Order: sequence, then structure tokens, then C-alpha cells
Amino acid sequence: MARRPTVTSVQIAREAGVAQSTVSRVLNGGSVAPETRRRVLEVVAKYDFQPSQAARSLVGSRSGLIGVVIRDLTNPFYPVMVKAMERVLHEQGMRLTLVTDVMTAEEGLAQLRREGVDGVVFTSALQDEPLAHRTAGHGIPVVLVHRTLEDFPADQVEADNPTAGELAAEHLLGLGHRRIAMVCGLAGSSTAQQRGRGFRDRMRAADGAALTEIDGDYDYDTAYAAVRTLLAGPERPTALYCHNDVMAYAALNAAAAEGVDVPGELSVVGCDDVPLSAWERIDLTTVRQPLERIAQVGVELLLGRIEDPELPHRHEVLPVEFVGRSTTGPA
Amino acid sequence: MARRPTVTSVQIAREAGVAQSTVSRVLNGGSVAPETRRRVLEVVAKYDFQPSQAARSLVGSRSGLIGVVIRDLTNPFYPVMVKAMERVLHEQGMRLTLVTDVMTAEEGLAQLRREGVDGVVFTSALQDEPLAHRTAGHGIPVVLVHRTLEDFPADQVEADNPTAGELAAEHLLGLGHRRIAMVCGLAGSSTAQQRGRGFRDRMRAADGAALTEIDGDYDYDTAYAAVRTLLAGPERPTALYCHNDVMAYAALNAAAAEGVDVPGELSVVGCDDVPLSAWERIDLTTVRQPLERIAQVGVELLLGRIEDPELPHRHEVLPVEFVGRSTTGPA
DNA sequence: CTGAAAGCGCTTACAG
DNA sequence: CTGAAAGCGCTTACAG
Repeated sequence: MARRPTVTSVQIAREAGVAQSTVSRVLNGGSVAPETRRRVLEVVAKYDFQPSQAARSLVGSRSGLIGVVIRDLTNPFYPVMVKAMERVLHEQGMRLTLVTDVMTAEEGLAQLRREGVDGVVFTSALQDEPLAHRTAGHGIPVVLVHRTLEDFPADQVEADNPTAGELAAEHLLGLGHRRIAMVCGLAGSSTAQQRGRGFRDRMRAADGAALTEIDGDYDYDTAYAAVRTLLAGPERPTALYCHNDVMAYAALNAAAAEGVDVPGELSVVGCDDVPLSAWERIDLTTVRQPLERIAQVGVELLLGRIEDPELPHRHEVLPVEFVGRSTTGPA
Repeated sequence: MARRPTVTSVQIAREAGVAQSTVSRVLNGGSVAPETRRRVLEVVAKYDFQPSQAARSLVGSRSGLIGVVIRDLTNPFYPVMVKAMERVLHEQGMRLTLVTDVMTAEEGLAQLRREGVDGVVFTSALQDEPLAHRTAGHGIPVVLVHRTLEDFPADQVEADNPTAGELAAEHLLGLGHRRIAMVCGLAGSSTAQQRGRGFRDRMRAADGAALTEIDGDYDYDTAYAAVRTLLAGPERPTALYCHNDVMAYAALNAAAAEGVDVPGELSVVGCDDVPLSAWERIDLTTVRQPLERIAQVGVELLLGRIEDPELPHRHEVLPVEFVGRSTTGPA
């Protein structure tokens, strides 16, 4: 396999009658005489010259690459985030490299190191996740987005998840529900812990309220199976609080499969407010978190830290908002 | 910004007491004495050494990077494809770089050239799309996946879309529908053209069948607005054939918004069979195309071509399958 | 089997 | 403002 012929800065220089370093200066904004600049740019345009990223990142101090760790890309939550991050990065002339669940955490870290990323965004960190710690351990700037880790020495951005749980509980209790089940997200995730805590706190304050908790792992299939079992069982709850929208969809569908009317016999509340949730066929009552904003702030914090590693760590908590729709009703 | 200290092959060599080129040979499978190999690997393991991709792709003939052009990542169709492609690439030790709609086609091509991709997968080519042509023009191997281009000199993989259209028409006609509307995908896309053609062909063979065509652009919002207008109008059809599932969801939701019962007053057929379509709340009658298989075959063809550019071009057409669910009923 | 050397395409001091 | 030169971290002939 011969490498296909690509125009290099040396060829541009030769044709423009300048030194190769002058081409570099023109492209990177060094001081160049207007006439020289014009001549170089003309040749650059003629060949639509694109400087090699490999060479650039090899010699420069930056690769212009940001790693984004997203385990499950099929959760509709994440494409929205990816898009928001790409937008910010693209404005800065930077690129994004994805680490998904096709590879192990180990392989993911190796990948990020080989690619020489300037920083990494973690979107789904778990308490026992070694990847974020080890990445930071290699001196790579890290930001934790959406899910956070207590005492982790890095910038972090998340929604006000305890309040999200409280708002959900308040809503259901206000409708008169007392036999409630909570479909929990991944045990090691901060979001599940915080949303669970907020919900439980409000529940405890209510008279005669009984809370059952089941594991949904933030996964459609897991939640679907768990909710079907629950609904087919003896002590069917009158309301369900799901730690994310995807599990709420699973609950809605499980209810349909079991012939349980929503919201007549069962109320369902989610968390996230993914675009899907507004669909008439779904119309999910949920708690909105500012997905795009979280992604955007996360990338901005990371870029700021890459610029200045000495900045004090910031931990942003963004407000959530209750969104009442038609999957909830009186007990 | 100082570059953070990274272990290099020179340091590994020094500590192992060998030449740097020997380290390279150990890592890339050259001939090395067992004892030498052992010593080198020991040091490699000690530092968890990861060779720089930048250096490697600068000097080598391959970057190990494959560009994947996906315009709209939020269509649930695409994450499934990305995952399938990542899986194949990861097995080959290769990586994927995404080009989405945060950048223009122009910027996308520039990006791919700067990154020195070994090849590019186009998943949403349009007839007037210059990007695929120009990419190939730069000598970069290209494969067209899902959407194809007639007479394009490259490997192509698609579903049997004409048959998809025919199956949908057959189903609706068989249920007695005669006043039918077709919600069309992007005008310049092969899928919309082929699915439309297949559907029209069958329609023409049916007595007294009237077909209205409206533009949905493969976009949820566009299709939603168009279907609401259609349903609110005077000559409401009894059935809808949508060129993809996302527009069918829009149609389902638009019907709900207009108070039109599905399938009682309106039947809806989609195309794709994205996982979502099987949800009880959606339960869309559709025509399945083998998403993952298309993605997989596409990447395999591309890798084969990179290996041997002289291979004759292949054009694979994969079978589709009708999936009857509950959004369709008798006229 | 192994080492010394060239070179990939750039950026970045360093002179002038 | 501009050029000559060093060097980023590798792979790949080329000797031995």
C-alpha cells in the first residue's frame, strides 16, 4: 500500500517561492508580509492544502483532540450531548474522539493515550470506575459531566438531581399516591444515588407512603423486565418513579404489555426530558435536565483547564424543571 | 502549555537495553529473539507504553482511521450503525472519526484530509452531494452505505428498497386502502427514490388507488407538520406510507394530535424497523432493513478495498422483511 | 536477530 | 519579516 500522494507544506513553499516555515507561519498566524501571505494563500487555495494533523500534533503541544467517553450511544440522551459538545469543539477548531462500549475501559484509556487527547469528558462515570482516575493519573485533564464522583479532583457539571427526585415525589404525593415504586439507575452512578435520595427524602415526610425499589440499571431491557414482573405481582404500586426517561419508556411499554392503564391505574414519572418524551404517543411526565447546557459547560470547563491547569476546580450544578404531561394522574 | 511527560519508545528501549527500532519490531511483530522480546515487553508493561498514533500515522502508510459521515446522529437509526461499524473496526485495531452536521460538507472533507483517514464511509449520500465525489477524487477509498449513488465508482451497500416500497403497498392495498398518502424522504436520496418507486409501481397496478405525495425530508419536525396539515385537510387519506420510521413516528404523533385514531381511521407504515418501533406504545408496522448488517458489510468492503484498491467494485443489495404490527388495519 | 540512520510533515526557537 | 535547522516519536529499509 503506497500512501496516496498528498500535498505538503514543502510543496506549497516551493511553489510560492518561500521557506516551508513561512507557510507554517501564514497558516498559524505568525508575522508575515502582506504580499508574501497573499502569494502563499494563493497556492494553498490552489491545492486546497490541508496540513497533516498527525505531523501537527506530533510536534505541537496539542493534538486538538478531546476524548468523549459515552458508554451507551443508543440512549437517545447521548446523541444530544455529543452534538452539543461537537458544536463547542468545532467552534474552537477542535475534534472529538468517541469511546463507547465496544471497547473495555482498559482499551478505551489506551486508545485515548495513543491518540494523545488534550483532555477527556466522562459522561457516565461510576463510583468504582477506574477509567477517570487513571486518565487523570496520566496527567490528562478530565471533566466529569452528567454523572459526578465525590472528591474527584476535576471539574464537574451535573444537574440538580436531588431536587429532580424531590420534584417527582412531590408531584406523585400531591396526586395522592402512597404505594410507589422507584426504578433505579445504575447503583454506582451519582445520578441514581442523588435522584433516589431526593425522592426518598420527600417520601419519608409523607404519611403512610410505602416505597419499593427495583433495579433498572438505566437500561431499557432490564427496566422492562423488572417492571413487568412488578406489575404482574401481588402488591402493584399505583405510581412509578424512574431514574431516567429510557426506563420510563420501558415502564410505559411494560404497562401496556400487562394491560395496565396509564395514568388510570398507574402513574409514571421519568427524569431527563429527552426530545422523545414530548411525543404524543409517549407524553411522559418527567423532570427536565438541561442536557445541552451540561454538555456545553462541561466542554468549556475542560478547555479552560487545558488552557490553564492551575485553575481551581469547579463543580457546577444546573437547575432542573418539572414537566407535567399525561402519564400521571390522581391515585 | 508544556506537553505532559509521556513515555516514548526511546525510553522503553533505553530501559530494556535495546535499540529503539527493536522496541518497534517487538510491538509490530518483526523478528526478535524470544529473550529480547520478553525484556522489552516487560518494560512496555511496566509503563503501560502506548505508541503515539500521530507518529505512527506520520511515518506509516496508514492512519488506522476511518471517516464515517453521518449527517443526523439523532435519528435512532444511526447510533445502531455506528455501533456496528465501531465493532468491526475495533476488531481490526482501527478507529472511527465522525463527521456530522455540525460542520459543512466542505469542512468535513477538509477534516478527513487533515486527519489522513484511510477511507470514508458515507451513510447519507445525496445525488447532488459533492462530498463523496470529492473525497474519492482525493484518492481516498470510499464506500457508500445505506444510501447509494448510481454510477458512483465505489463499493456500495444498501437494502432492497424497491421491494420495501412494494411490500408496504401490497400490505395497505391488501387491507383495502385506496386513498393513500406517501410521506417522502429527502428528494435527492436513493432510499426515497427507490422506496417511492416500489410503492408507486404496486399502487398503479391497483384499481382506483389514489396516491398523494408529501415531503417529509426524513426529518421528524418536517414530517410532523406536513402530516398534521394533511390530516386536517379535506381529503384525508386512510393510510400513510412513510419512507422511514422516524417520519412514521411523526405521523403517529401527528394523528394523535389531530385526534385521528390509528389504526381505526388511519393506517401507518414505516420503513427501517429501528428498535423503537417494537415498543408497545409505538408498535409500528414497518419494513425491516438489516441495519447492522449493512453497516458491517460496508466497513468490510472498505477495509478490503484499502487492502487492495484494484478489487472490482461491488454493489450489495440486502434483503428486507415486512413486519406487521398494530398501526395498520382494514380500510 | 539487532542497531544506526533516514525520514514522515509539521512547529518552533534562533539568527539575520 | 524570513530562512535554515532542530526535533516531535515513530516505521522502515539497510547493514552487519
